[in-house]
Amino acid sequence: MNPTSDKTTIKPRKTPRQARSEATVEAILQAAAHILERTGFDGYSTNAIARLAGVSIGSLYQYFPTRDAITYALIREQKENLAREIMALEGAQNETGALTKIIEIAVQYQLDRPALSRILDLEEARLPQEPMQDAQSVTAVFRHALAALNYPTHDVVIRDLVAIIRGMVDAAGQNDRDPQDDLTFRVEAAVFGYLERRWGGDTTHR
Amino acid sequence: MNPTSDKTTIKPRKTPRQARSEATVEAILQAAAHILERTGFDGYSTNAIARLAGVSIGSLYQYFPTRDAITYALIREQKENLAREIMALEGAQNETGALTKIIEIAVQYQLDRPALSRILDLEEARLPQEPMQDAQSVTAVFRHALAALNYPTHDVVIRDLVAIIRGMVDAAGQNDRDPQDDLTFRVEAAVFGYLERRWGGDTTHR
DNA sequence: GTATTATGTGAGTCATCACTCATATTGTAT
DNA sequence: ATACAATATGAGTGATGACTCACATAATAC
Repeated sequence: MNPTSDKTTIKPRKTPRQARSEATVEAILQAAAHILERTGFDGYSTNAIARLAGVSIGSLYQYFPTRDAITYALIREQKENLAREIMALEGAQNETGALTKIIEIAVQYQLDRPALSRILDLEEARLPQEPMQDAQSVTAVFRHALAALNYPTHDVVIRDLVAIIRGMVDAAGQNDRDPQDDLTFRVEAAVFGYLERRWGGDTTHR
Repeated sequence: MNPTSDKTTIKPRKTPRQARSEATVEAILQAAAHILERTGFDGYSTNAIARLAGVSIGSLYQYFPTRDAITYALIREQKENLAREIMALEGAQNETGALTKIIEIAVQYQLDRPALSRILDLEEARLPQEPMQDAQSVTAVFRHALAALNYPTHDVVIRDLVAIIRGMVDAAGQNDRDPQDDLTFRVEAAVFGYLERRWGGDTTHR
């Protein structure tokens, strides 16, 4: 009679892992990314995701309590990947510092799967902010890079820079007539231009 | 028997205007904007729009063949308003030229109804591009302003600037901790920083 | 007046979709 | 081998919501 040892224990959807379950979760995430990338928000239904993943809807709901949970997972994955790649290149420091690296990697990441990155950015903007502690990590990376160049590290500055990079990169990803080979250069112009114009340009010019 | 003079001629939804119909259309658009602004995409249903507008769904579908058509109309309206406001201030030219005006007005526009502008930008990004000839007008305004400052007027430059402005302004509108009083200044830094860094800063410095 | 057209109505249709649950299969412990 | 838990299944449920259509009312024509 007690809730845990009921005859047929109804598993409230959790995220346990044991063996093939990881493969299932992975398949679901990949399928979801694929649908979002190809057809956008149309057809982005839990049933379609499960079908493409080769998994039953039941299984899907064992690991994701909500369709939005899948989207959130994709967004988190994207952020973590980006942060990880940036961290990995901490060693290679040149004169313009880590900020250049961040821009390069962000642009590269975007060019890899433009449609997917873009729509995930859109979804992130549309969905209610989840209390993401990993969003901190992106901020931290920026703060570190700015400090290395003797620039202020206010939240406002960081938000501005993120907004600039995202805006430009998403816009370029959408437009196929965009000469993406110099996208890195253009984003750098905006970012460093913004910084120099506000706090003097003697750091980078020399 | 011929299709046009059938007994009860089924009006394929058009957009005619005659007297009160304009009021109806206006009410629908206002209601739609209101819902988008307040509750976002949730509750943004044709039935809800009609109810709030004080109009029957039938009437709604007389003037808008699709729910997306309403959204498109709102987007177009927003763009037209912005373009019109900018045009209106053509006379007042100072040293930094029309570009400053554009930024000021864009920021002001955003601060007026932040949630609405933002969600319309999001919708525009999500919906398939409609063949808008008025989108040209925005481009034209930018081209003119850039030419006045002896900067290049490539499409790529314009797209970059639009992306920068939109990105920053939408981000600021979302975050209520943003000190929006200096938003104009920050956007100017990014825009002019970008331009100066790419094509020399002797135009504005003097 | 009356005919004709524009405009308005809203109950009803039909499809989609997120999510459930009773049951089956597979792994693992002992 | 047998028990127990983890994982998988998919037909079914309920709600939502875009859109239709047969009809009512208001304006305009003549």
